[in-house]
Amino acid sequence: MLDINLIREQPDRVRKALSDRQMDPAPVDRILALDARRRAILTEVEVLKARRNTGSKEISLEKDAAARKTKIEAMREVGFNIAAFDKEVAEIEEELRSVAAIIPNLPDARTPYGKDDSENVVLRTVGQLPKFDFEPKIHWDLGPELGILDFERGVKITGSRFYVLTGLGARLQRALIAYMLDLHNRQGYLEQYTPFMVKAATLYAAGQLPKFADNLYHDAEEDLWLVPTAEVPLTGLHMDEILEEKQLPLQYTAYTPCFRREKMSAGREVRGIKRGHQFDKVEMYVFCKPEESDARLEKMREHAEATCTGLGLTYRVKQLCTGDIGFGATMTYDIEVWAPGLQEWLEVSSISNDTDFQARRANIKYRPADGGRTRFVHTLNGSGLGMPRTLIAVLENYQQADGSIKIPEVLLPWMGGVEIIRQ
RNA sequence: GGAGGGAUGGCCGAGUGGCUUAAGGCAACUGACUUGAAAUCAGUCGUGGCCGCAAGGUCACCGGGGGUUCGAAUCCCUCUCCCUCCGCCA
Repeated sequence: MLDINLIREQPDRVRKALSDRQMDPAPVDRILALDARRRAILTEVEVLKARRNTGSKEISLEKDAAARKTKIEAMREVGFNIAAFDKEVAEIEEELRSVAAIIPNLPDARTPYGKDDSENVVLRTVGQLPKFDFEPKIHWDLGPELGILDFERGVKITGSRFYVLTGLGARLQRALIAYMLDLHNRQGYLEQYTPFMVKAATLYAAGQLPKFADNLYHDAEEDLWLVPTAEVPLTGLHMDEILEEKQLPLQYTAYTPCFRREKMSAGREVRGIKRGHQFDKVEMYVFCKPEESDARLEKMREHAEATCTGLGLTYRVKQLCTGDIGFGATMTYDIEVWAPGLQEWLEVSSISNDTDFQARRANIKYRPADGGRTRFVHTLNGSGLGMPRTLIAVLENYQQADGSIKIPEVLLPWMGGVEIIRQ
C-alpha cells in the first residue's frame, strides 16, 4: 500500500512507477478522483456530526417537553443527512481500498529500467563453472538412479508435479534445511515456527491478496489459505502492532513448506523438481527503521550468499529490473546457482526491500525513542534458498563419475555418518 | 461438536441510554523538592482521518461488522477470539 498523501502530492511519480513496471497508470487518476470526493464529503459531514453532538446534548438538558420534541425532530433530519453521507464515504473508501490495493510499490531509483526478466542485470559471478571429466547427469536421472527421488509415486499419491524424496534424499533435504536455519541463527535471525495456513487478512498484509489469489490454495470450508512463502506468516507476526524503537531491528528466520497453484504450461519446465506446487524454503525476514533498510538489504544479500558459499556452489547475483521486481519490492537481488546437469542458472533466492509497503498494509509501526510520532517500519525478505533448486544444485554439482553424490562438508553433521550417496 | 462465561487505553479495572470530552489505580515521561536517589507533590500520558503555514479546530474509534435511537462502551443481531465444563481426537 502506498501512502495516499504521496499519490496525492506526487501523482506523476506514481504513474511513472507503474509504467516502468509495464503496468497501466490509469488507476492513479481514479484514486485521485475518489480521494478528492472523499475529502469533500468528510468536511461536510463532520460539520453535521458536530451539530448532532451539541444538539443531542441540548436535548438531554431540555426540560420543556414541546421544545424537546422540536429539537428531536430537527436532529432526526440531521441524522438522515449524516447517514447518507456516511454511506457514500463508505462506498468511496471501499473502492479506494480496492484500487489502492493493486498499486505496487515504487521502484527504487537504483532499480534499472527494463521491460521484463530478460533485462535483469548480472552484477557478478562468484566461483568458476565446474569442470567434469565425464558428462554430468541431470538430477531427474541421478535421483531415481540412486533411489532417492521418486517421481512416479509422487504422481500416484497426489498428481502431476509432485514427487517423493526417499531415504538419503529426504535426509539430504532435511540437512539443507537444518544447515540454513543454523546458519541464519548465527547471522542473527531468530528462528520461528509458524502456521502454514493463514487467514486472508494476513495474505493481504504481505501483499499477496487480492492480486494473487489465483496462485494460492484456499480451503473454502474454514476460509484458510496455504502459505506461498514464509514471508506471509512472518509479516503477519507483528500485524497491528506498535513496536518500540529499541526492539528494532527484528530479524527472523523460518522454515516452511510453500504452496503455489501457479498454472504451469505442460511440456515446458515441467520435468524434474525445479518448479512444483509444493516446495520447502528457509526464509529471512527483517523489520527495521526506515533509515536502515538500505543497509539491511545488502546484509541480507550477503547472508544469502554465505549460504551458497558454505555449500560450495557457484552462483551469480542479479539485480532485477523495474519490469520484474515483485509487487511490494523497491529493489531486489536474485541469487542463481549453477546446475551443471541442466546447464542453467537456477534462481534460489530473491532478496527484496519492501520499504514501508507491507508495513502499511499490515499496520506495523514503531515509536521513536525520542517520543515522536509513530512511523511505519520497513520490511525486507529474502529466501535463505529455495529447497528443491538447492537440492538440484547439490546433486548435480557433487555428482561423481560413478553416479554417486558426495555430501557437501557443511551438511555432514546431519547425515548420520553418510559421506557419499551411492546406489 | 455441545453448554455456559468473557473481550474497555501500555497493564489492572469502573462504567447496563444523556454532566463520560471513558472514573480510579499501576507503569511511563516532565517538572518541583533533594548532594544524588527513594518518597512526596504538580503536570503530561492512546490511535487515526479531515481542515489549517501554524497555533489550533473537528470527527471517528471501548474485539470486528451491522442495526435501534435525537443520542450507544451501555440495547438488539452477527462474526471472531479467549476462559470453564462435556464430547471427540494425533
